[in-house]
Amino acid sequence: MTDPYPPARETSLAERKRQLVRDELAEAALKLLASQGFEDTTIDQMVAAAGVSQRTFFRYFGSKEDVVVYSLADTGAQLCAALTARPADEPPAVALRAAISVFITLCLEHPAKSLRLARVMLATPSLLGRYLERQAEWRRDIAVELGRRLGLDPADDLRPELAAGVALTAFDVALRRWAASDGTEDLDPLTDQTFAIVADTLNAGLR
Amino acid sequence: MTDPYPPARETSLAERKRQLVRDELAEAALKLLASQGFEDTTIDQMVAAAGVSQRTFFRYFGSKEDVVVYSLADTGAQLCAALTARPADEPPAVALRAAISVFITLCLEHPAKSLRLARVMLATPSLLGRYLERQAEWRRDIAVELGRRLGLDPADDLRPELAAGVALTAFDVALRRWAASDGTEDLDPLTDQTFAIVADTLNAGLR
DNA sequence: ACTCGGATGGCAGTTACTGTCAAGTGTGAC
DNA sequence: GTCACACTTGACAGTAACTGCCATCCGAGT
Repeated sequence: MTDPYPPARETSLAERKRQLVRDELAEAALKLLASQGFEDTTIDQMVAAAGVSQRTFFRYFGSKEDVVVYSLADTGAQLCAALTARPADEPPAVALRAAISVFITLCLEHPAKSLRLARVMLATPSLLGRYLERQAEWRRDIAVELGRRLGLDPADDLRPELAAGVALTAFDVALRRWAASDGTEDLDPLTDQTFAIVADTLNAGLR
Repeated sequence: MTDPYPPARETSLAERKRQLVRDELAEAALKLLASQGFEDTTIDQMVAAAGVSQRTFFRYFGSKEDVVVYSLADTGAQLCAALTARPADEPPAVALRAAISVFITLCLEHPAKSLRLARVMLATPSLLGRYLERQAEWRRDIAVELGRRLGLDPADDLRPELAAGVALTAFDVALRRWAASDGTEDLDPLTDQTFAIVADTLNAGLR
């Protein structure tokens, strides 16, 4: 089996060319998806729009869903990095909220695009599944980082995993509300609200 | 498109026959899955084991994944019913824990089978996605019921959805730990632990 | 016995995905 | 300049998941 995600070791010319094709493919796909919906868009349509063969598509993305969740690919690492960057003595709730904030900021650089993406993802069962899988990965990653900063082993102690899960739940509830409101409400304040509600759990017992 | 899940209105002979085929199919599939894994098991193998045609399989299950998550089909309704059955003045944390308990009890009627199922589900990406989708449905359902018993509208107030999400996260963390421990640890005490940690959030602000 | 609704099987067709091979392209060695 | 090599691509064939359609069959009611 060919690995559809070869690690980008260096930014050679070849690597940048690859990235170009990948982006082109993702953009063409997203454009089609927005108008036709995910299930009614075939891979043949996507590759025709991008001007490559179907075989090439599958050299860049492991599946039809992957081209959509592509933008979430390294979010787990980003969340961890953001969490690591927070001061070590910061309460978990604050650090977690700040880490999520990084993602939200990133997401709000292209608000219309992000909103459209979120709506498609939450509305399409197979994409929702992929998104939730990703979220589960983030949870594991965050739990590890949280364990490190608190001196707890996630394999022993349930609290890091639980705190990560609760934080992501808070984020998810806010995200869904945001998508459901069609952008009427703002994501950041919504996330503030949800985090305020669960803040006690995130802090309690962890310090 | 034919609905693969026609509602069982009455228990006629025909209906019971249908149920028989469905169970036969599910059991044959599970047996194969346990030995070969999900991805390496084809539908042709499943239907051969059950003695029906492939076309019939898809009259009972909407997809290959559905035959696995079949056992979780009405869990959402069960959770709601269990929650509704709890006294109205019970604190949310207690009521939610009790509702989950119903599911756990059901799950522990066939411990070995359940454990095997859980492990396959958590280990197979596409199945994990389906399971998480289901969990998201449960969250919505529970939020509605929680809203009803607290006199809050989940469309207005974020807290019911959040509480449901936190409760399910607690359950999920316990379930994964249970599956990872290979049944060494017991699911019920693990769930007690996780719920104890998040109990404050579940109660705070909701009463 | 007749009929009629529902369950089934077979078959063809679409779509997602994969392995393989041959051809094209750019890069570096000489 | 050219040869060699790594890398990318496209074409093709093949598998597996699913769907629509139709012919058949079987049990229930009249």
